[in-house]
Amino acid sequence: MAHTSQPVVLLVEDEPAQREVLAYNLEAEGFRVVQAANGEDALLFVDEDTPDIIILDWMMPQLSGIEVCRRLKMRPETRAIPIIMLSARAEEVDRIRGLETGADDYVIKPYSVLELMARARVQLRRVRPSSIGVVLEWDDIRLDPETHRVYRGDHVLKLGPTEFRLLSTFMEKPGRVWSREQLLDRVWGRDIYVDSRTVDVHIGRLRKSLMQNGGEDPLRTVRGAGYALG
Amino acid sequence: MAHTSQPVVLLVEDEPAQREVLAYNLEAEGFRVVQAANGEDALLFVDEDTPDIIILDWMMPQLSGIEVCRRLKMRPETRAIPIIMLSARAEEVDRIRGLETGADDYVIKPYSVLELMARARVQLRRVRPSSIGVVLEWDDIRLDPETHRVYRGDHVLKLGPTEFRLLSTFMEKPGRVWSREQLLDRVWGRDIYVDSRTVDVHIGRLRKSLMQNGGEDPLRTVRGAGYALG
DNA sequence: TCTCCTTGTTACAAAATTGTCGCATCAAGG
DNA sequence: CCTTGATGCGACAATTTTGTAACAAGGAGA
Repeated sequence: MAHTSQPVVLLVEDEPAQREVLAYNLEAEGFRVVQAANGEDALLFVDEDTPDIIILDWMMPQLSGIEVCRRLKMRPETRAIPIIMLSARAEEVDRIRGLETGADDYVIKPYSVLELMARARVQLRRVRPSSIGVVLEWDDIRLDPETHRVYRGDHVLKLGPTEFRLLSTFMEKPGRVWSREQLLDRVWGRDIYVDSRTVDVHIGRLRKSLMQNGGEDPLRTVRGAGYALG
Repeated sequence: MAHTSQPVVLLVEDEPAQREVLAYNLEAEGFRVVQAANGEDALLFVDEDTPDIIILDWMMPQLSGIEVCRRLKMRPETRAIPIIMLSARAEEVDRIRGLETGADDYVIKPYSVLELMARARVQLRRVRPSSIGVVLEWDDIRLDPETHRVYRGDHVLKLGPTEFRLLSTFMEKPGRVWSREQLLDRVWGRDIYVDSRTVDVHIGRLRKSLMQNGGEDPLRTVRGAGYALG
């Protein structure tokens, strides 16, 4: 899963031992894991880290998983984040209540870690197509994360690694404007110190690569703000 | 948070040390911070600076936080501003009294700065849709903060950065009259020294941009007061 | 070790944006 | 109708932002 930027999972579980196990496995699976020990932290971290998916324990002191889920599904800006609920109760009743709050999937304890990982991958696929090998397309540009290939029309484009990651980022949300800082975060990684002008240079390189067989420049410079695709 | 104009937070806290710490963190978070050391100043600054959110210490000499809150929530024009209360007392009673005065959220001292920041962000989201990518619309004008695009009817308008921030501000509260000073604060940022006439010029430029494909002038000049959308 | 490729930085040019002036117009009160 | 302060607007120079070529350093593979 080195192609594109790392997907983030928010793991909410009050029992430290269980949390550790899951975190370990999720990391091995390629996720960046943000851990929360209770519901309140969870709600805060959602805003902080904008995770791609959330794994949420049902039973927690104070703010229960079900309540956290309900609240997240009420807010428009968090509604789209897939939530996988972990529950100790197998009763159908609970199952249904859980789904009514909007959880996207359901795993009953004791669960198989492999199964949970599989379900996590399924949910991730919904929100971050490129992270699992779905071909991204925009206009006449096609990017295949699996083979690491980029096509424009019939031509195969030759991109450097950084150009590839840049383009992946743009193609995940066509039209969205990314600031230089956001791109540095996402493409270069956090806590890397590079000059923000470096982004410009790589944008230039990406542009040249995208136009190497003729064709319009698909990248848009937004003065004072950053860059966008389309 | 670079796209649109800077959100303003009014920070009311009588203890200078605490105020400084919070101000520093809020600024790091992207807020413009207006500081008040007591309740009376707070009430003045609300009218002066029209903050997006208010962080209000409970315990203050003379005019207490709770009283400030009550008064603000009584006035229709300030009722909508979210208030986060800071309290040293953890008792549920106080909590409830606080909420009854209309406070929108609550943090108990000693609080985690991160938590407070997160809560501030949550409140901000409620009042400044553009800060989270909700498309703003008014009449036939559409402004998309995420793609940084502005449409009028079918046409895509070309705006400069300042024009974009100006229009964002207007579209957040259609109809509201903004004084030149308020616009300077909000669009240019504080401690920037520019002539207040500069606003006129940019308004003019924004007008031209908005009418570049024909169409009425949606901006209204309010003589002696400022400008408004619609 | 020697290439070839990629990367980050810098310097400079080109382009867009900005703030201010000066003067024409306008609106409202007398 | 006239006065007066406020506003609109074209022009312009200064500043800021962006594009890009050049270059040196690092790394992978032969």
